[in-house]
Amino acid sequence: MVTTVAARPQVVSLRDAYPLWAARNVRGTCLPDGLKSKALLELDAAFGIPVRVRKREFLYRAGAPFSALYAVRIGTFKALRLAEDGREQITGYYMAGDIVGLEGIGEECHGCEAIALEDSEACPLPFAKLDEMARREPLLRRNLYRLISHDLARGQEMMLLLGSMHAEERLAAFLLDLAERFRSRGYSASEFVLRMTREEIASYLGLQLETVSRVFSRLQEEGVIQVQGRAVKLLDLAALHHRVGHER
Amino acid sequence: MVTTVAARPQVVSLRDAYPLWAARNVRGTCLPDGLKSKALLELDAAFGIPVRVRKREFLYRAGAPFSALYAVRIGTFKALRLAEDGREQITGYYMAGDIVGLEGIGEECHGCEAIALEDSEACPLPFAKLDEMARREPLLRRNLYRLISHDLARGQEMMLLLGSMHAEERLAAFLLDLAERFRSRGYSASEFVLRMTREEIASYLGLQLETVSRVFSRLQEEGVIQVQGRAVKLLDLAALHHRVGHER
DNA sequence: CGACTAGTTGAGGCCAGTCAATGTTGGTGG
DNA sequence: CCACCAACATTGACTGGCCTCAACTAGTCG
Repeated sequence: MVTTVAARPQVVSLRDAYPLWAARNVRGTCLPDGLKSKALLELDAAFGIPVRVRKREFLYRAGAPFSALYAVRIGTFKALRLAEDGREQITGYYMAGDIVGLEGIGEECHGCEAIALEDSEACPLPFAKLDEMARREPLLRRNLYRLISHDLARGQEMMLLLGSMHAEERLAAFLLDLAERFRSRGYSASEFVLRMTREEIASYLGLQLETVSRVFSRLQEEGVIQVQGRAVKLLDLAALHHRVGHER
Repeated sequence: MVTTVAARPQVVSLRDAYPLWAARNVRGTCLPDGLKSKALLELDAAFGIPVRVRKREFLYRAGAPFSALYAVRIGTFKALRLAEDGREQITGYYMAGDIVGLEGIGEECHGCEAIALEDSEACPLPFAKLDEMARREPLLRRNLYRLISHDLARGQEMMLLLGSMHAEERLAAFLLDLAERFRSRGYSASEFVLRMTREEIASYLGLQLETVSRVFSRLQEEGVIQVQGRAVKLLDLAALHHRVGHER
């Protein structure tokens, strides 16, 4: 369930919604990239009051009517896709600055659900408003397209990973992806704390949690990484890259 | 390589580009859906001269500059994603009426490549033109969003399939998806000819070609389907659905 | 006809899943 | 503050589904 924050006095500012948005320019997937200050302010104003979502609670549920995207402000979310038989697959992992909910544009309702991995906050961005602004502002429209194609490409990358990689390769790719995302946000790329449990990592990578645990241990034995629960240190990036790129 | 058809005298008509577009309304993912005749004609005119692509040739290659989407007119295409090490994964399968290339919008170049599975034709739709028209015509914009979210959702469905289904479930899901797509185009849903080789099906489903072959044989032994090379007859839809929905 | 591609089937091995036991961490309440 | 419990994580033993290698058949095309 979405838990709305008790009405806040301050206006939501863009910097609040995108705590590190400048850093994200690197990846080129950020809505405000390159906008003139007028459009920037307008986009800023379009964001709704931030929504606080506690750990394990829903930002939105599958099948809930779609009306807005969400910009992650604080914390992390996972996107979950459900099968009729109750099976589920984590299809996305979002951290501060990411946009959640794109799979709903053009649909009546959300196709998957978003759940907070820790106490988090996200700013709703009513899609009707974004659409209208994008209609008038070519650069914003272009950024929206970027966002979309980035998500599409990510889906294809995951298909490649799930369809053709071994457990060790999958985990190495996962760690390198995380490293890159932390790096682009200005955090350490080689030392970070996982927000997902082993089970969630396993679901994301199409494995069992025991396998994830075993591969972590093996990579540690081999001196490639150092793991202590959720604290991870990447010791040998070259070795990790090597594991992703080459089938044995 | 893209092989351009010797200039055709006739104007490309929408009906040509979308041979069965009316039927596709069912799925609600068709660009011209619901457009007034004026916008319809304009969209019609935006399509370029159809491109003929022979079996095994490229409609576009990975890394080629992105400028247009393609509406499949005749035949079928597969979308292929490449890893640095040469591994590849089929990420999409497109038949007449489908739109190929969405992963390129907002990017400089295509993220994957499209290859014809048989002698085929596709109509280029310059994205700049589509974008400009969508800017002016809300309904077209909405249809574009639909197209996109449909692709995003399909990606997530594939992640679910690749991440959590067994070989038999994957193949059953694949056959049911094909059946639905043939049905929505007015063809028989229970009897059709595959355009993909066993190897291509295997790549799409994250399996080995021998496994695909074996599962086909097993499903035939069990009386669920009938296979003769690429000719497939679905005998027991309920059994197929049952196999997808329930982990054993 | 030979060369080639596509598909089927068998034998065997291995990676990852499954089941189970144990250790560790973190939050909660007495 | 510590005891307790639940959630999370690790590790071992075993199993089995899928991969790998290989042989063979059928169909196609120059």
